[in-house]
Amino acid sequence: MPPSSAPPASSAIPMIKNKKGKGKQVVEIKLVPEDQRIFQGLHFYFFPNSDTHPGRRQRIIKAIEYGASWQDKFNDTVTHIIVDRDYDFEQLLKYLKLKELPLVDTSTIEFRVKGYEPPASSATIAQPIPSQASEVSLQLKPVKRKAVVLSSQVTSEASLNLVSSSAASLSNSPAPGVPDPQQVPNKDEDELDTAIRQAKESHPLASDDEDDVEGHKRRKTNNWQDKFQCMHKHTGKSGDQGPNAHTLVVLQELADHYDQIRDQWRCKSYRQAISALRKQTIKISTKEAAMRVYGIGSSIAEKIEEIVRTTHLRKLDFAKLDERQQILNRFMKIYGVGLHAAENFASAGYKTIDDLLQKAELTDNQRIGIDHYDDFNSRVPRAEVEKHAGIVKKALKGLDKNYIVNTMGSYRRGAQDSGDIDLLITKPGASIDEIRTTVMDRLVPLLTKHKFLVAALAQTSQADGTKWHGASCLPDSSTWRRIDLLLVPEEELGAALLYFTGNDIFNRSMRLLASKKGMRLNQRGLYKDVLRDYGREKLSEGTLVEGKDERKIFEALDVPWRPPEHRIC
DNA sequence: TGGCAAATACTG
DNA sequence: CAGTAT
DNA sequence: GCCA
Repeated sequence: MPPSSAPPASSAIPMIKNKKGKGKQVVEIKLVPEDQRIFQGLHFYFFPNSDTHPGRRQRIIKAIEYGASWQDKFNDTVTHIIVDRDYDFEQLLKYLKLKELPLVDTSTIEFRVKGYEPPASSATIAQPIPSQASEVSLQLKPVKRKAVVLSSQVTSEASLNLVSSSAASLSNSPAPGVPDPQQVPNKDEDELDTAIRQAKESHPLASDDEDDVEGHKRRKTNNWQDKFQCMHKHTGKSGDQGPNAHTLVVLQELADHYDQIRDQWRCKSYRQAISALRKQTIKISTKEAAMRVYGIGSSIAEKIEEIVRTTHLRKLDFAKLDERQQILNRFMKIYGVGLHAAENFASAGYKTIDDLLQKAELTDNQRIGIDHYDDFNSRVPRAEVEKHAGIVKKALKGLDKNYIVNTMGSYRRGAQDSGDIDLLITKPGASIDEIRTTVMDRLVPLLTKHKFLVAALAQTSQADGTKWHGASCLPDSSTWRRIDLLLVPEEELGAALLYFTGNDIFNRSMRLLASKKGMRLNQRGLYKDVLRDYGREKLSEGTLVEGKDERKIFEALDVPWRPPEHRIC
């Protein structure tokens, strides 16, 4: 059992020092609110245990902010050791002059320190240690951290996870009697108290080696907004035949790859780079030329050069051959199966959809997703979207002719086919409650009775629900289509139109722009005077600027109006 | 080095 | 609450 | 992965 709570009086938190001698004497540590201190009662020892390295320093500060104590010596109160990625287990033992660590929790291999092998006796299935740093970050999100010895491999993600992960499990305390790390200053309680007090008073964590910038940060950029995708006209053309057509195809494959392995940021970067490259009017053949394009950095620029020279990209071939990845992709295309479930299935040894059907435990929705795997993963021709929408529209008008149905998503952007059918339902002057009641209690049952709606995947059960997800099937067809009914009061129609029209990049761009202007955009409206909590980004609602009129939202954001067909980024 | 959109709402 | 979907 |  854990040694619990208070560290002995002798162990203190080492002083967090400023890197630069000048300026503020004390680093700014802001303890998070008590109920969020997920590391409360835990005692961390870092290896190396100094804050001279900026990355480690950051982690130390975060740890303290979230309630941990930073032990300046390795002692028997230490519950967790966080080892830099440049060191391995052997080096740690050697430094501590120990033969072994009485580790308890070895279950989480993602954070296992290089060179550490669990005791042979343990019946753990041998899994490869994911030591290639670049890929590791992908696997971090879903795991709960438990490991006693953590490898601080991935700095940025790690610090993020500090925030979101639940409290780490405690462990038995290692043996006492340990050498004294010489580089660590030995402070004691007075300073601990001081640090805590100062921490409570101080501002959000900031890079203290940076001067206050607020003033001159606003440079000449009178057109900083140009960097936002939503400011740019885009006519879905010029790409297929443009000068960089082939390069774009290959890059798109890479983007898809990152999408599939759920690396959202790389995926985003690739999509942005693709978008930027598509706008080029000349062929980009060299790294240098590519680098000059906003949105393309050195990494993608190199790949562009490789693609042009060899008409190929080796990385892509490699990615395509990864069997486990293939399996995960296959599973994640099932409605109701995300990364987590897919990994569980794969770990259980299932390889095919058939395996799942026969052996796996499935939720109701997942079963539907499998039964209609091909249906749900095929595109819906534009004409068919119209038929589905027409049926809903007709039925709804039959109930109340004042209802309005808008077909959203890629259909509204003019696409020739869509992934699913999004129908936005509203009625001028009606409350959301009235709309919900009509749709849920009358429309859905009616269409279900008529065998048009054939499955309910997610239906509002709460009093404030605003959507219905399911499947529909045309009378003369056997193909099920994913269909979503979105209920929106008239006051929010504009924001909803904007939101459900997309595309996603365009939306993100608009929202990012709004937030940079001190506003906030969501599916209900545009708000101003948004109060953002210090450092972290909690916010107060703000006041509504516009929600009803789509065009007015563009105006309020000072974005030139763009019809749906031009919102493809 | 940190941010990258943002929220709702379902299932289990 | 975590996971998933949108 | 890109950018500030």
